[in-house]
Amino acid sequence: MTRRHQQIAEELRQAIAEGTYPVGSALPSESELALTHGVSRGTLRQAFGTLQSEGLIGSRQGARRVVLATTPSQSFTELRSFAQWARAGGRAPGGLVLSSARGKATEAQAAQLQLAPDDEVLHVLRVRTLDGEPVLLERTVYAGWAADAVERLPDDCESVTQSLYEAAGLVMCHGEHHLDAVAAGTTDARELGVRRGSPLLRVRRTTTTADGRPVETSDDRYKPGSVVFTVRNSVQANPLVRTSPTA
Amino acid sequence: MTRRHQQIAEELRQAIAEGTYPVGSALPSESELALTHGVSRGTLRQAFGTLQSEGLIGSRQGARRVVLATTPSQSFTELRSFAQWARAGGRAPGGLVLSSARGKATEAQAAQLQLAPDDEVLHVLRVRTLDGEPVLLERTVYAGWAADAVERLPDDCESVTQSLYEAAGLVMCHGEHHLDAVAAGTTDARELGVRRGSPLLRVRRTTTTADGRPVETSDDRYKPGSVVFTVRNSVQANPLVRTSPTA
DNA sequence: GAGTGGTCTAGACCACAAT
DNA sequence: TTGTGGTCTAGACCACTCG
Repeated sequence: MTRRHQQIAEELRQAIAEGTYPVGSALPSESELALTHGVSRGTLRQAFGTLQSEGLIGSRQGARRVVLATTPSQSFTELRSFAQWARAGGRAPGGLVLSSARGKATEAQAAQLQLAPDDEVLHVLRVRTLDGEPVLLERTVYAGWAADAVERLPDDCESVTQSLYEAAGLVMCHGEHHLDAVAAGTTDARELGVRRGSPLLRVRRTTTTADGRPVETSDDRYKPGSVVFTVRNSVQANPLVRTSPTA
Repeated sequence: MTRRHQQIAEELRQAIAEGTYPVGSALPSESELALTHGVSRGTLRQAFGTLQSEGLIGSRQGARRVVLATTPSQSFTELRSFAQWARAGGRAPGGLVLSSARGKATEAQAAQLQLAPDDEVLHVLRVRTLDGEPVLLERTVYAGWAADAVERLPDDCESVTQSLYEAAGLVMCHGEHHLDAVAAGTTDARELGVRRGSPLLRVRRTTTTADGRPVETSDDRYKPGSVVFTVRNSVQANPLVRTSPTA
């Protein structure tokens, strides 16, 4: 059963994509759409909220909502596994474990994974491919309590996140990502097929379960050109003028 | 006048920061907090929604909300100008225009700025500093209709976004950002004080007004080490299992 | 001043989690 | 079974935009 507000959001999304409401134009008012869809204003606002968080529409008090874009910004605001993300873009994800070893957590790792110092962790080096081409090298550290499930996965596992859910009921739910750029090291260069010292996009991330328990922390390095991260955002309620008198 | 739901969100934010609700613990239920704050459940949910979008708490139907982090994720989900962002981190922003010239828009630029081909645009090359150290080189293209206001700004303008608002009423409201990594070119190397070919984080962005009209499109290159972008996100309503039967 | 979105209420029912 | 969050309703008032 799909929720009513989701249906309405999808209808509006399509109408925007089809050009019924071109970029820059105003949408019908809340009360108008609530009437035509036979739904209360609250439900309609919920649908609008979804579209707003996708960056499709913008709003200001007193004025009608405005179309900002025709396609939802994907990728980031919604956490996606590499495999899901690849398939959403119509590309075939692949992967291969290069090495896997148990060891002790460093102090920093223990802190990030909320473990006691010297707790056991599992280090995995994994290359990920898109349509057969290597695009991403992952250095992942799994918390010890998740290590068994990870080790049982096949080396060429296509979707780690999906498999961990199916095999161990592990749901990776929240994530924190830090992005910067680094020069490719020897291993990076060899596995990704680039020159040593060439630029890579680095994403350091920590993933947690629904109740906030960290499962893994990872250093992911992307070959440029193959992958671009996109974020769409807005000044939410407060226009610039309100943020501070002099800032 | 601050809204009730904002006050409650702020109270909860502080309680979380102070450790009243440690990471991983469950928060009181909606109805409970609604009672103690003397407010309806809807208002309380609005406050919770804010905290959720800041990545502080997570929720699943049927279970109590859970604390995921103690500090709100800044920077990205909320659009911020360089100057605002710098001040929020307690650092002093600076800037200097290196060159500024009018010209015709390329086809790609015209499309991105929603201009007619051959419309006039303003190219600005600007270096940005943090505590005096250059960290960012901006190559910005402004739509012709905004060019006059931009040219009237002082060369060492500290906050372009703020000044454009004050001088011309221009409010940059929405933005789309594409992130990848590139090697530093000759100009990048000279202005940022790095070696040619060393890795830079590139952010290509387009900024628009409240009604979706593009003001500028820019190629920004960040010196690594000085700046890290952070994104915190969640699988929203649908847990992994729901996304697709086989994906 | 009319219309719009933002806020808030007080109720209801449902799907799901915990026990 | 009980309690929780997710959905939805039908109203109300306010702050704001716009003609």
